[in-house]
Amino acid sequence: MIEIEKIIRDSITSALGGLNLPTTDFTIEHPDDLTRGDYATNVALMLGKETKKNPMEIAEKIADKLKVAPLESLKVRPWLERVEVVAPGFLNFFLTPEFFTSEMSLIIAQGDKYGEGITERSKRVMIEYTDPNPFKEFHIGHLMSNTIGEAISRLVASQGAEVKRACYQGDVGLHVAKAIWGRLKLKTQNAKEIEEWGKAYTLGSKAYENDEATRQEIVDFNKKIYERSDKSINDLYDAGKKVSLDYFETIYRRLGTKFDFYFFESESGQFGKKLVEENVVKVFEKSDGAMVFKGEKYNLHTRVFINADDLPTYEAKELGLAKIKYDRYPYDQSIVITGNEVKDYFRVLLKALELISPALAEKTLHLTHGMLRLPTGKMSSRVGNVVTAESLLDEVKSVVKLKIAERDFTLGEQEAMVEAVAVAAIKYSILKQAPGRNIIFDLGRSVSLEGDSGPYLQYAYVRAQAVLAKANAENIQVDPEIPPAEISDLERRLGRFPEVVARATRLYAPNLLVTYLTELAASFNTYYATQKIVDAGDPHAPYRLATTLAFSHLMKSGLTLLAIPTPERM
RNA sequence: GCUCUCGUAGUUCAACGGAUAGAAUGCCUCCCUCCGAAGGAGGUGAUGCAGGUUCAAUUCCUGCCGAGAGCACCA
Repeated sequence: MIEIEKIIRDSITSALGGLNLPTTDFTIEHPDDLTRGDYATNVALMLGKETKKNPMEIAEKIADKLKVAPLESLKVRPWLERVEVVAPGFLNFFLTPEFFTSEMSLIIAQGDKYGEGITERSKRVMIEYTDPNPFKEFHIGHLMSNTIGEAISRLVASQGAEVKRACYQGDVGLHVAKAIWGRLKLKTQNAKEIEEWGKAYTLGSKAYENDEATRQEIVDFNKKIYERSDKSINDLYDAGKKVSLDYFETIYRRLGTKFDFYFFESESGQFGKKLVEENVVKVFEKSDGAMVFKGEKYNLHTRVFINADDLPTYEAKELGLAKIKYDRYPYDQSIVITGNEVKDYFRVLLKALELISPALAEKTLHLTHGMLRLPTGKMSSRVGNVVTAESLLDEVKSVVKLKIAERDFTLGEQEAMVEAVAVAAIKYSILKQAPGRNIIFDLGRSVSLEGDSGPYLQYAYVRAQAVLAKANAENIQVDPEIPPAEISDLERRLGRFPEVVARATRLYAPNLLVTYLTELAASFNTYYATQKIVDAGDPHAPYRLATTLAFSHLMKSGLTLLAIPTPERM
């Protein structure tokens, strides 16, 4: 379908020449409202502005010109049904049933390859996201980062890039000392190890804030952790880190992420500190005993890179990380996905990096997503009011189970399906929003199983599978060759998939794909409700089955790009 | 105080400067003898305020009001 756009554009350009009109910038787009055709262009409106003539008249002239030579010579005519001129001067293009037949054959032939692009071909891209800290909970904020990061990774890969996934984790620092201190004080109960560490962190944090003597004790712990000078602390540290990391892996498996690289602050800190020290005078300067970068001259603010205790801050660590990443995997582009709370700080950091290593800074792109907020305000593991990813998943799963209590599933089938539906519901609620915006997270309200939702998409897919299975049982063939006179919204939408995927990738906006898939599913549900698809006596049945098969391919591809599972039954 | 986001139906979200501002949910009607009702059809209802640029503004610019985030040794 992308070629059609190019042909239309070329035809219009050549028509303009024939009409002695100036060339101009104009857009060709798919109207959201399908009654406005398959393509629409504002070329006449743009020209009306330039030539000070009536856009309607210009549109008529272009339409007349297009009806004769140019499109004919480009062999588009069999695919172009008609061109309409509509006030205030739009040109709307409608494609023929033959076009949809050919597009559907292509979808069926290409299967899950349909929609792959070449805009990122042979680019090496490292994408960092999720970034949970060992010794702390994996909460719904991490879930958000992971969901968005995984979808973007898959989108970028779909356009031909080689994508490496990276996860950066804070395995040293005060939060670790607090957790270890808390763990020593905590009376162990029968809870799972990972939950014990969560409690330990909250205990340590509170004690740190409320008690001066304890604070000193925890600071000492922190020093010992850095130096690895205390055997019992080391043992606890090593055990706790392993518990955390193993636990995170179980979540990544459920969410469909497989990281290629893991980076830790314990390594980036050392490296970053060295980098800062090498660039004193040129980039950094001493101020109040700390090593800072004065951002003011670049319209930014000043940030501390090495503190007065001679320890690297997050800024220095991140600087080191950029270098470490490139050493491990020489990328063309490095994308870092984080919450938007660190946006300003990242601008400072990138400026500092630019002064040290312009090449690396140029390859680095910082994308931010909004924050997941509770109705009660900010979530904080310090206070202990965090919602963990696992508890959310469990909660949603229990709602799903209630819904299907009546259905006939074996226990194993049911567990896998319930998990898939729960993951879909949660991911959809995150991905449907434009990136960068906050989500007020209200359990039970934001995660929906009906209407605009993950399960809605899965359900449409499952229905399509049931139809195809039935046709198979009745021995009816799939064949797009005999289309009916009227083309439905479903077919009109199918061919837009590659363009939507390309645009969602270019703008790093998975929500565009979510919106498209939702509309596609709605079109299929209407299609399904208004006619019988499998009908042995009907000559159009093979065509309708082809439409159904094409739909099912696209829904599966689309959901897979979003890292949302597609159960065959539900 | 300064900087950056963001104000759209009761609620949660869309809208690449364009056409009648789309969905979902809620509430009100209908639709299972028919491939799965987690569904379909219809109704209800919105661009914070005031200016400006444009043939055309939710979108761009200015001011005001309101919400959130960041602003030196946490990450």
